[in-house]
Amino acid sequence: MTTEFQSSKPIYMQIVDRIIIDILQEKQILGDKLPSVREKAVQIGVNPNTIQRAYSELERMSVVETRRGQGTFVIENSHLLDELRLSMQTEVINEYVKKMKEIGITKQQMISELQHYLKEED
Amino acid sequence: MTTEFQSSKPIYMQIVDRIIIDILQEKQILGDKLPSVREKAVQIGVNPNTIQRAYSELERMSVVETRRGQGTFVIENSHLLDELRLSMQTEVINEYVKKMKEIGITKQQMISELQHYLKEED
Amino acid sequence: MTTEFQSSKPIYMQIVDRIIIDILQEKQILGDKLPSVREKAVQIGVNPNTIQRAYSELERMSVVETRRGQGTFVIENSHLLDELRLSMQTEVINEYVKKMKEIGITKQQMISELQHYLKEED
Amino acid sequence: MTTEFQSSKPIYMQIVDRIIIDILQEKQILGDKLPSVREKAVQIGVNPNTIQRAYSELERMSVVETRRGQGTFVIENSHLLDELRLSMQTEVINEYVKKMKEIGITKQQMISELQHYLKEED
DNA sequence: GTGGTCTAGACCACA
DNA sequence: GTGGTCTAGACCACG
Repeated sequence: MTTEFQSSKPIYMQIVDRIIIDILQEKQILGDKLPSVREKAVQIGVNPNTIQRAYSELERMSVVETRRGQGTFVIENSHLLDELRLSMQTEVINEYVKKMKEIGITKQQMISELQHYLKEED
Repeated sequence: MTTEFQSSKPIYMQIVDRIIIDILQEKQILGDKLPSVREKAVQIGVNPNTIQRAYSELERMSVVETRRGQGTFVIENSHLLDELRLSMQTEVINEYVKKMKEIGITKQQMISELQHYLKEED
Repeated sequence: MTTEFQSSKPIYMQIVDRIIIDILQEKQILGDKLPSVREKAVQIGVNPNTIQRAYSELERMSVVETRRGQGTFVIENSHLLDELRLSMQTEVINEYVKKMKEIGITKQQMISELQHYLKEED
Repeated sequence: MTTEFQSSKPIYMQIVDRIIIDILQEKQILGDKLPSVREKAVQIGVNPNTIQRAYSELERMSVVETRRGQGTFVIENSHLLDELRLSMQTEVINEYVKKMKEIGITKQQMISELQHYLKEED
């Protein structure tokens, strides 16, 4: 809600988010190979360098490991899923609270309105 | 979190959001005159047409009214604030629930984790 | 000594090393601004992107911080120097021990030969 | 640590180092025949001229001798090993001291930190 | 001006 | 084939 204009997240970070969500939803299985840099690049229509950067970031986050000449693989770590879920969850909650504050919702209401919304949804 | 790339909201809608938040935070008083299209345009460095479009949208939403030869005014309506707050709130909650679902958080947890976060914040 | 051929460290990492050494030798004062990306690029004759990457790496290592529109600054942290020195020292010792092992020098000799060399140097 | 960029040692010198290490580690026995220039070239995927140059350098260093029509042989000289070891050792110590100086480690520490490191390793 | 991101296209090492 | 690095040149947001 803060004025952002063209900003939005960098493409490579959006790709990082997308891949993490795929892992959490088990569309990307632990230990499996991600598409090659070039393949993924044509698949989603960006420059290979952008994918490269996304994969590097994922490696820095210890989500994937790269084996030279073989490819990029999701790390097989039973804790990985929980850690990823937790960090993304914190980010989402953070954003929620920030935006609600901005429009003048009290903490009490942040909870009660959410409860009400979820009840309606059923 | 949904892959959007360059997209993000159109600029004029971001300006609409910004003005609504200003009203909710009483930086824009009910009944008061908004800056002229030209003035606002230079203020935030955007084409006057973009501001014009934002003001039109605000008029369509019955948030402002334009008086020929005088300018654009925030409608003096005590219910307005509540309505605006409600619609923005719904949007924010919507987004929160969608993203939490995406990373596999249950409805129960959506509430309990939020409560936990707000408690920590104090 | 292990066969490396063209390998050698990537240029951007060599730049990182160089800057860290400059900091340790106080040629780069804590809190001071590094040359701009473009300036440094022409200075040492590489592409600005390569400098950019070096600066990013330094930021990741918490050695510098970047202030948007202002530049890249060495972090003012009294512990920084000691930490940097320690990590580089470990790297150098590591390499020393590995190479000495390779040519069949015993641990005892790794120390005594070094002592002998340093005595000669005076 | 010294800025070198693309440089690194010439390939033929790296091959020289490799062969000397093989001799020191007794993977290449004294008096034995080295692989032919052509054989070695395909073995490590390099131009035969590069191997030729490496062998010449080894001959200049009195490490091997070439017998016309027979091949290149490691010289059978009991002192050879010690001499090689010594010269490589000096090179390694040299580099160690230079780098440690560069990051501001005192001579005392160059020894004590090494001792500490070797103790840890056990 | 500053740093940050992105594209296009190249070359390298490893397998 | 794979990932990793580098150049060239462009556009953006921030101050």
